[in-house]
Amino acid sequence: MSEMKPPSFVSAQMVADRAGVSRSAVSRTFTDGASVSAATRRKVLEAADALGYHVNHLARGLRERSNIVCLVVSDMTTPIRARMVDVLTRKLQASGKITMVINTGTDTESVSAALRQTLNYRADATVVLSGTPPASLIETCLANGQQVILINRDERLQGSSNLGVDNAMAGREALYLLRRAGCERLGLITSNARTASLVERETVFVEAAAAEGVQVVVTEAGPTSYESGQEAARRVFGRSEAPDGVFCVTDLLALGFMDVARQDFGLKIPDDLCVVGFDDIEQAGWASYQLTTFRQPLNPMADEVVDLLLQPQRAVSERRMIEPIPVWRRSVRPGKR
Amino acid sequence: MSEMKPPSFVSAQMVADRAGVSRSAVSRTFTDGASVSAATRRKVLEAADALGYHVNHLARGLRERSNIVCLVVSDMTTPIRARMVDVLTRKLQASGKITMVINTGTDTESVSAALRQTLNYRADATVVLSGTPPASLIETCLANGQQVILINRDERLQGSSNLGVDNAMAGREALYLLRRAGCERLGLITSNARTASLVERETVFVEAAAAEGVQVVVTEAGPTSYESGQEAARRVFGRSEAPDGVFCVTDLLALGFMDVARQDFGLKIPDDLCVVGFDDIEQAGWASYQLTTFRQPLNPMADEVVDLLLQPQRAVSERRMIEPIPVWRRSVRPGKR
DNA sequence: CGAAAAAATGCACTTGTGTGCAATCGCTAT
DNA sequence: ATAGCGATTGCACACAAGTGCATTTTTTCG
Repeated sequence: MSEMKPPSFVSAQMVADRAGVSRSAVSRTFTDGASVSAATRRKVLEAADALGYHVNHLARGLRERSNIVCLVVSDMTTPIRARMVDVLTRKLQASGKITMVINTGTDTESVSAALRQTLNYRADATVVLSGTPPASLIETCLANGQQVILINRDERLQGSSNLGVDNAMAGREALYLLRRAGCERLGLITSNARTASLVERETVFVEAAAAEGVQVVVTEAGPTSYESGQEAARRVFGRSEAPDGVFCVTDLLALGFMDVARQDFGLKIPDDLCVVGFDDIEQAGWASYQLTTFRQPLNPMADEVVDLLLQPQRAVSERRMIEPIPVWRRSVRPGKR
Repeated sequence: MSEMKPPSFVSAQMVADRAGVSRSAVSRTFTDGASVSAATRRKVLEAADALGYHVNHLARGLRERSNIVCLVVSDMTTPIRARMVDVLTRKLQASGKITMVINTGTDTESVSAALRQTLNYRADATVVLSGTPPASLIETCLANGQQVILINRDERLQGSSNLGVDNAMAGREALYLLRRAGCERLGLITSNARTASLVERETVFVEAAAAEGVQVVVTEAGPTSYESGQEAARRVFGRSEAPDGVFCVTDLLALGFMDVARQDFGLKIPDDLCVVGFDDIEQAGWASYQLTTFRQPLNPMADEVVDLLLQPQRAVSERRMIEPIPVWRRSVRPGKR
């Protein structure tokens, strides 16, 4: 009867025993810059290979930095969020960090729970992509020596690093594009999420229009989604005075809006209606939409995050603003002025 | 001059000191079912709260299970992948696990590196969503007592659990739908990824057609993407004999294909051309597409994964197959027979 | 060849936790 | 009052690593 040894992780001690050296030697073999003779190193590596040894990063993280970064995110299926997570995980990985994803609802409670997990796993840093963490918890993170990086959220908490795109610029530029296309009756489509970013795009657009003496009809639909864009379009074109130019604070809203405008109300884009979005998700470039929008420069943003992580001293209360990049497609008439 | 104490994590010892009890008492307070008097528990909780203490799960993971699950995934921006990651992270979290995401290229080398990370962090389990890990490494994972769950990949490695949708069923059903719609000249659009899943959908479709005496023109474009779908359409309709019914092995391919078919070749869907996809990504339901497709039942799949994790003994070499759900929309004519 | 310098090695301690075991505490029943 | 008993509590060890320091071992150079 063959006795089954329960499989389990192999430790440095086992490797040491097999190689006939001390455990220190094993540790040193896997530590850069430590002093080991070529002969021992070879013996150790051989034994490690034979046993299938892998350094336990958890134990390593007990003494020094854990190299774990927590990514707090909600609404991961949204194309823009998915891309952010993709880019961030790749870049973090490339710089030797490992990413723990914490998927939260947007409610404060679930974000709090997430942040606590972050602390439980001794993450070196927490990157918040969405959801609004309570200030007190952020302070706890900071007090524990954790770095906190908030992306596209405007709560400016003492000690955290903030990073975001220039929403004001997009709001102004969107107005400029629509006015240059000759739009007279402007609309703005937003969601009920009321994120700082969304609100800023909205208010800047509306105020810039007011400065030119143009009124903007603001329509607020449900959550930030394709369906909300559809619903907004139904409401907007059900009214008497329909707009001939709209700024949707998000591409998803814009795409839903366009589909209903064209299919249910027979409008031609950009002839009867000009549309500007924000984010530049893949679908915005699809042949059916060709949406003019603003690209969130994800790669530079991720680079910035990695940079902040590698130079923690730079990070304190810094606020970096990145310019979104206008992407001209065909949902806005080329300017006539 | 106020002296700055370098912020760092607070340990159980500090809490013990402040509460005037032993460190064991602190540990027991945070361990279910351990014996602590109400009085001590209160003192400990008070001190813990005041200091901002959080149990170090890394250290806890030294002794027992780490509760870490590694998710190996590539191509995370693909809508279907993004949804999978979303659903999985949420369900894992709900069952007390924490997810480490490892974002790989599809090349063997980067997948190997990813798997090794998995071992470094003592993950209880590894879930592979995409990318093909070499068998030897999987064996290493298993030898270390790790659970390995492969989703939608057909390498059947001894000791790993496999989980996937029934591709054959989709292939047969797709043919049935197109034939019922009266399509005579069939096409199949696939990518150069040659994943087991994609290949199976393809071969079953082609063989089922052959059994009915119908020839299928297979077109293989680049990677599995919208753009490849476009390219495929240009090639297909550039030829003399154009199909009137196609099965695209992926929704993304289907959407690109539809856009070019309609806009560049003026085809009406479903009048001139019927299209069937696979995955049921959100965009398939958008008004511009209304694609008939097969839904990957992500929630049941994720439930199954969690189930396997919670009952490891069940997991050995099990292969669970889940039925995709046909979603009838408007890209296929309703049957006339 | 021998002394000094350099390199390699091992011991023991550190990190933060959970837990077996023995000692102690508090309470009840005789 | 005291034995008996169960509920607490603390000590010490285990887990898997890295590292300062002292101790070999090896190399170098006179």
